Amino acid sequence: MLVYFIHKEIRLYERETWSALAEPNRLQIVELLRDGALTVDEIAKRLGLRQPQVSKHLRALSDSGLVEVHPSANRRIYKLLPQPYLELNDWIHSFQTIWEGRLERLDDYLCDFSKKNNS
Amino acid sequence: MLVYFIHKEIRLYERETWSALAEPNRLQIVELLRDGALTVDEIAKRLGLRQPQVSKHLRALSDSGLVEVHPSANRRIYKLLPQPYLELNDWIHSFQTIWEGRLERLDDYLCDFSKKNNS
DNA sequence: AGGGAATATTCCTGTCAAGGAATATTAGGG
DNA sequence: CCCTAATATTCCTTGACAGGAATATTCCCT
Repeated sequence: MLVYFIHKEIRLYERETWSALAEPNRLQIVELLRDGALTVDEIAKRLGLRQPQVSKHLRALSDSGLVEVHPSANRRIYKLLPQPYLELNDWIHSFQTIWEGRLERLDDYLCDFSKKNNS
Repeated sequence: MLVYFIHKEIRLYERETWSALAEPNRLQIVELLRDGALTVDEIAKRLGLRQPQVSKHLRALSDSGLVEVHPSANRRIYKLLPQPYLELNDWIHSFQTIWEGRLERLDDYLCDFSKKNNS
Protein backbone atom coordinates (compact mmCIF):
# COMPACT_ATOMS: atom_id res chain seq x y z
CA MET A 1 0.00 0.00 0.00
CA LEU A 2 2.83 2.32 0.81
CA VAL A 3 4.24 1.67 -2.60
CA TYR A 4 2.57 4.73 -4.04
CA PHE A 5 4.50 7.00 -1.74
CA ILE A 6 7.95 5.66 -2.41
CA HIS A 7 8.23 7.69 -5.53
CA LYS A 8 11.99 7.43 -5.61
CA GLU A 9 11.36 3.92 -6.82
CA ILE A 10 9.09 4.80 -9.66
CA ARG A 11 10.72 4.18 -13.00
CA LEU A 12 11.58 7.18 -15.05
CA TYR A 13 9.92 5.34 -17.86
CA GLU A 14 10.24 6.31 -21.44
CA ARG A 15 9.93 10.03 -21.51
CA GLU A 16 8.78 9.59 -25.09
CA THR A 17 5.41 8.71 -23.75
CA TRP A 18 4.75 12.33 -22.94
CA SER A 19 5.81 13.79 -26.24
CA ALA A 20 3.96 11.08 -28.08
CA LEU A 21 0.74 12.05 -26.36
CA ALA A 22 1.44 15.76 -26.55
CA GLU A 23 0.50 15.85 -30.22
CA PRO A 24 -3.27 16.41 -30.34
CA ASN A 25 -3.89 14.13 -33.28
CA ARG A 26 -1.93 11.35 -31.67
CA LEU A 27 -3.85 11.77 -28.47
CA GLN A 28 -7.04 11.47 -30.46
CA ILE A 29 -5.77 8.34 -32.14
CA VAL A 30 -5.01 6.83 -28.78
CA GLU A 31 -8.43 7.73 -27.45
CA LEU A 32 -9.93 6.20 -30.54
CA LEU A 33 -8.00 2.98 -30.07
CA ARG A 34 -9.23 2.78 -26.52
CA ASP A 35 -12.46 1.39 -27.88
CA GLY A 36 -10.73 -1.24 -29.95
CA ALA A 37 -8.09 -1.90 -32.56
CA LEU A 38 -8.36 -0.16 -35.91
CA THR A 39 -6.75 0.00 -39.31
CA VAL A 40 -4.98 3.04 -40.67
CA ASP A 41 -7.72 3.97 -43.07
CA GLU A 42 -10.36 3.61 -40.44
CA ILE A 43 -8.51 5.97 -38.12
CA ALA A 44 -7.93 8.44 -40.92
CA LYS A 45 -11.59 8.39 -41.84
CA ARG A 46 -12.88 8.84 -38.33
CA LEU A 47 -10.54 11.66 -37.46
CA GLY A 48 -10.67 13.37 -40.82
CA LEU A 49 -6.94 13.04 -41.33
CA ARG A 50 -4.98 11.99 -44.38
CA GLN A 51 -3.61 8.51 -44.50
CA PRO A 52 0.11 9.40 -44.64
CA GLN A 53 -0.12 11.57 -41.52
CA VAL A 54 -1.95 8.83 -39.70
CA SER A 55 0.73 6.36 -40.69
CA LYS A 56 3.37 8.76 -39.42
CA HIS A 57 1.59 9.28 -36.13
CA LEU A 58 1.14 5.57 -35.70
CA ARG A 59 4.80 5.17 -36.39
CA ALA A 60 5.57 7.61 -33.57
CA LEU A 61 3.15 5.88 -31.24
CA SER A 62 4.66 2.56 -32.13
CA ASP A 63 8.20 3.78 -31.54
CA SER A 64 7.18 4.98 -28.11
CA GLY A 65 5.68 1.63 -27.32
CA LEU A 66 2.15 2.96 -27.08
CA VAL A 67 0.66 0.88 -29.84
CA GLU A 68 1.29 -2.42 -31.46
CA VAL A 69 0.60 -3.49 -35.00
CA HIS A 70 -0.23 -6.82 -36.42
CA PRO A 71 -0.72 -7.27 -40.12
CA SER A 72 -3.78 -8.92 -41.49
CA ALA A 73 -3.74 -9.37 -45.21
CA ASN A 74 -3.46 -6.02 -46.85
CA ARG A 75 -4.22 -4.11 -43.71
CA ARG A 76 -2.31 -3.36 -40.57
CA ILE A 77 -4.25 -3.37 -37.40
CA TYR A 78 -3.16 -1.10 -34.59
CA LYS A 79 -4.02 -1.60 -30.97
CA LEU A 80 -2.96 -0.09 -27.70
CA LEU A 81 -0.32 -1.69 -25.54
CA PRO A 82 -1.03 -1.78 -21.81
CA GLN A 83 2.47 -1.13 -20.53
CA PRO A 84 2.71 2.67 -20.89
CA TYR A 85 -0.64 3.17 -19.22
CA LEU A 86 0.43 1.11 -16.28
CA GLU A 87 3.55 3.20 -15.98
CA LEU A 88 1.63 6.41 -16.31
CA ASN A 89 -0.70 5.20 -13.64
CA ASP A 90 2.20 4.60 -11.31
CA TRP A 91 3.64 7.98 -12.05
CA ILE A 92 0.38 9.76 -11.41
CA HIS A 93 -0.04 7.94 -8.15
CA SER A 94 3.29 9.23 -7.00
CA PHE A 95 1.48 12.55 -6.83
CA GLN A 96 -1.27 11.27 -4.63
CA THR A 97 -0.08 13.26 -1.66
CA ILE A 98 -0.45 16.36 -3.80
CA TRP A 99 -3.97 15.84 -4.96
CA GLU A 100 -5.09 14.73 -1.59
CA GLY A 101 -3.94 18.08 -0.28
CA ARG A 102 -1.59 16.59 2.23
CA LEU A 103 1.27 18.86 1.34
CA GLU A 104 -0.62 22.07 1.82
CA ARG A 105 1.45 23.66 4.52
CA LEU A 106 5.04 23.82 3.43
CA ASP A 107 5.97 27.15 4.89
CA ASP A 108 8.18 25.66 7.55
CA TYR A 109 10.04 23.77 4.93
CA LEU A 110 10.42 26.94 2.93
CA CYS A 111 11.86 28.83 5.87
CA ASP A 112 14.29 25.99 6.16
CA PHE A 113 15.94 26.20 2.82
CA SER A 114 15.76 29.95 2.68
CA LYS A 115 17.99 30.01 5.70
CA LYS A 116 20.33 27.46 4.20
CA ASN A 117 20.36 29.55 1.06
CA ASN A 118 21.97 32.54 2.70
CA SER A 119 25.45 31.39 1.95
CA MET B 1 -17.20 3.39 -8.68
CA LEU B 2 -18.21 2.84 -12.24
CA VAL B 3 -17.10 6.32 -13.03
CA TYR B 4 -13.74 5.10 -14.25
CA PHE B 5 -15.30 3.15 -17.05
CA ILE B 6 -17.57 5.78 -18.47
CA HIS B 7 -14.81 7.27 -20.51
CA LYS B 8 -17.19 9.14 -22.78
CA GLU B 9 -17.75 11.39 -19.80
CA ILE B 10 -14.15 12.11 -19.10
CA ARG B 11 -13.30 15.72 -19.81
CA LEU B 12 -10.99 16.36 -22.66
CA TYR B 13 -9.13 18.50 -20.18
CA GLU B 14 -6.53 20.97 -21.16
CA ARG B 15 -4.44 19.25 -23.74
CA GLU B 16 -1.68 21.60 -22.69
CA THR B 17 -1.00 19.30 -19.81
CA TRP B 18 0.65 16.82 -22.13
CA SER B 19 2.88 19.25 -23.95
CA ALA B 20 3.80 20.92 -20.70
CA LEU B 21 5.06 17.61 -19.34
CA ALA B 22 6.62 16.56 -22.63
CA GLU B 23 9.56 18.87 -22.09
CA PRO B 24 12.14 16.88 -20.07
CA ASN B 25 13.26 19.76 -17.90
CA ARG B 26 9.70 20.66 -17.10
CA LEU B 27 8.94 17.10 -16.16
CA GLN B 28 11.93 17.18 -13.85
CA ILE B 29 10.73 20.40 -12.29
CA VAL B 30 7.37 18.83 -11.64
CA GLU B 31 8.94 15.77 -10.11
CA LEU B 32 11.05 18.04 -7.97
CA LEU B 33 8.03 19.97 -6.76
CA ARG B 34 6.36 16.74 -5.82
CA ASP B 35 8.43 16.80 -2.65
CA GLY B 36 7.41 20.32 -1.79
CA ALA B 37 7.23 23.89 -3.01
CA LEU B 38 10.42 25.57 -4.16
CA THR B 39 11.75 28.89 -5.32
CA VAL B 40 13.11 29.52 -8.78
CA ASP B 41 16.70 29.63 -7.73
CA GLU B 42 16.36 26.48 -5.73
CA ILE B 43 14.98 24.63 -8.72
CA ALA B 44 17.68 26.02 -10.96
CA LYS B 45 20.38 24.95 -8.54
CA ARG B 46 19.07 21.45 -8.04
CA LEU B 47 18.58 20.75 -11.71
CA GLY B 48 21.67 22.54 -12.92
CA LEU B 49 19.67 24.89 -15.10
CA ARG B 50 19.95 28.61 -15.57
CA GLN B 51 17.50 30.84 -13.84
CA PRO B 52 15.89 32.38 -16.94
CA GLN B 53 15.10 28.98 -18.43
CA VAL B 54 13.62 27.84 -15.17
CA SER B 55 11.47 30.93 -15.05
CA LYS B 56 10.31 30.24 -18.59
CA HIS B 57 9.49 26.66 -17.82
CA LEU B 58 7.62 27.66 -14.70
CA ARG B 59 5.74 30.14 -16.80
CA ALA B 60 4.69 27.35 -19.14
CA LEU B 61 3.74 25.10 -16.26
CA SER B 62 1.78 27.91 -14.71
CA ASP B 63 -0.05 28.67 -17.95
CA SER B 64 -1.07 25.04 -18.18
CA GLY B 65 -2.36 25.13 -14.64
CA LEU B 66 0.18 22.66 -13.37
CA VAL B 67 1.79 24.89 -10.82
CA GLU B 68 0.82 27.84 -8.72
CA VAL B 69 2.98 30.66 -7.48
CA HIS B 70 2.70 32.72 -4.42
CA PRO B 71 5.15 35.51 -3.77
CA SER B 72 6.99 35.75 -0.52
CA ALA B 73 9.15 38.80 -0.25
CA ASN B 74 11.74 38.77 -2.94
CA ARG B 75 11.06 35.19 -3.90
CA ARG B 76 8.32 33.43 -5.68
CA ILE B 77 7.39 30.05 -4.40
CA TYR B 78 6.07 27.49 -6.83
CA LYS B 79 4.01 24.52 -5.89
CA LEU B 80 2.04 21.90 -7.71
CA LEU B 81 -1.68 22.22 -8.21
CA PRO B 82 -3.72 19.07 -7.66
CA GLN B 83 -6.26 19.54 -10.43
CA PRO B 84 -4.27 18.34 -13.46
CA TYR B 85 -3.16 15.22 -11.67
CA LEU B 86 -6.70 14.38 -10.78
CA GLU B 87 -7.67 14.79 -14.40
CA LEU B 88 -4.75 12.74 -15.59
CA ASN B 89 -5.71 10.08 -13.15
CA ASP B 90 -9.22 9.97 -14.56
CA TRP B 91 -7.90 9.84 -18.07
CA ILE B 92 -5.54 7.00 -17.31
CA HIS B 93 -8.29 5.07 -15.65
CA SER B 94 -10.38 5.30 -18.78
CA PHE B 95 -7.78 2.89 -20.16
CA GLN B 96 -8.21 0.40 -17.41
CA THR B 97 -9.89 -2.11 -19.68
CA ILE B 98 -6.77 -1.96 -21.82
CA TRP B 99 -4.20 -2.61 -19.16
CA GLU B 100 -6.30 -5.25 -17.57
CA GLY B 101 -6.20 -7.08 -20.86
CA ARG B 102 -9.93 -7.17 -21.21
CA LEU B 103 -9.89 -6.00 -24.80
CA GLU B 104 -7.56 -8.68 -26.00
CA ARG B 105 -9.76 -10.37 -28.50
CA LEU B 106 -10.98 -7.82 -30.96
CA ASP B 107 -10.84 -9.88 -34.08
CA ASP B 108 -14.59 -10.16 -34.39
CA TYR B 109 -14.85 -6.44 -34.21
CA LEU B 110 -12.19 -6.13 -36.86
CA CYS B 111 -14.01 -8.45 -39.23
CA ASP B 112 -16.98 -6.23 -38.70
CA PHE B 113 -15.59 -3.00 -39.95
CA SER B 114 -13.53 -4.60 -42.65
CA LYS B 115 -16.74 -5.79 -44.15
CA LYS B 116 -18.32 -2.41 -43.83
CA ASN B 117 -15.25 -0.96 -45.45
CA ASN B 118 -15.77 -2.78 -48.72
CA SER B 119 -17.78 0.04 -50.23
C1' DA C 1 15.75 56.95 -2.46
C1' DG C 2 19.50 53.61 -3.77
C1' DG C 3 21.51 49.09 -4.01
C1' DG C 4 21.35 44.42 -4.57
C1' DA C 5 19.12 39.92 -4.76
C1' DA C 6 15.52 37.21 -6.95
C1' DT C 7 12.86 36.71 -10.81
C1' DA C 8 10.75 37.75 -15.36
C1' DT C 9 11.10 39.11 -20.14
C1' DT C 10 12.97 40.05 -24.61
C1' DC C 11 15.53 39.11 -28.72
C1' DC C 12 18.00 36.01 -31.32
C1' DT C 13 19.22 31.60 -33.29
C1' DG C 14 19.10 26.74 -34.21
C1' DT C 15 16.57 22.56 -34.05
C1' DC C 16 12.85 19.60 -34.56
C1' DA C 17 8.57 18.00 -35.80
C1' DA C 18 4.08 18.24 -38.39
C1' DG C 19 1.54 18.61 -42.63
C1' DG C 20 1.28 18.46 -47.84
C1' DA C 21 2.29 16.16 -51.98
C1' DA C 22 4.25 12.72 -54.35
C1' DT C 23 6.09 8.23 -54.51
C1' DA C 24 7.55 3.65 -52.86
C1' DT C 25 6.15 -0.68 -50.85
C1' DT C 26 3.47 -4.59 -49.78
C1' DA C 27 -0.04 -8.05 -50.35
C1' DG C 28 -4.16 -10.30 -52.54
C1' DG C 29 -7.05 -11.29 -56.33
C1' DG C 30 -8.02 -12.38 -61.06
C1' DC D 1 2.22 -11.99 -63.42
C1' DC D 2 -0.25 -7.49 -63.52
C1' DC D 3 -3.69 -4.52 -61.04
C1' DT D 4 -5.40 -2.42 -57.25
C1' DA D 5 -6.09 -1.37 -52.45
C1' DA D 6 -3.78 -0.40 -48.14
C1' DT D 7 0.02 1.41 -46.05
C1' DA D 8 4.68 3.39 -45.49
C1' DT D 9 8.26 6.62 -46.75
C1' DT D 10 10.60 10.56 -48.66
C1' DC D 11 11.30 15.40 -49.57
C1' DC D 12 10.07 19.90 -48.72
C1' DT D 13 8.42 23.89 -46.26
C1' DT D 14 6.88 26.11 -42.28
C1' DG D 15 5.91 27.06 -37.43
C1' DA D 16 6.80 26.24 -32.65
C1' DC D 17 9.81 26.11 -29.11
C1' DA D 18 14.09 25.65 -26.23
C1' DG D 19 18.40 27.65 -24.85
C1' DG D 20 21.83 31.65 -24.54
C1' DA D 21 22.70 36.27 -23.46
C1' DA D 22 21.34 40.49 -22.13
C1' DT D 23 18.10 43.35 -19.92
C1' DA D 24 13.95 44.68 -17.38
C1' DT D 25 11.32 44.26 -13.19
C1' DT D 26 10.16 43.68 -8.46
C1' DC D 27 10.96 43.92 -3.76
C1' DC D 28 13.31 44.24 0.49
C1' DC D 29 16.69 46.60 3.31
C1' DT D 30 19.31 50.42 5.14
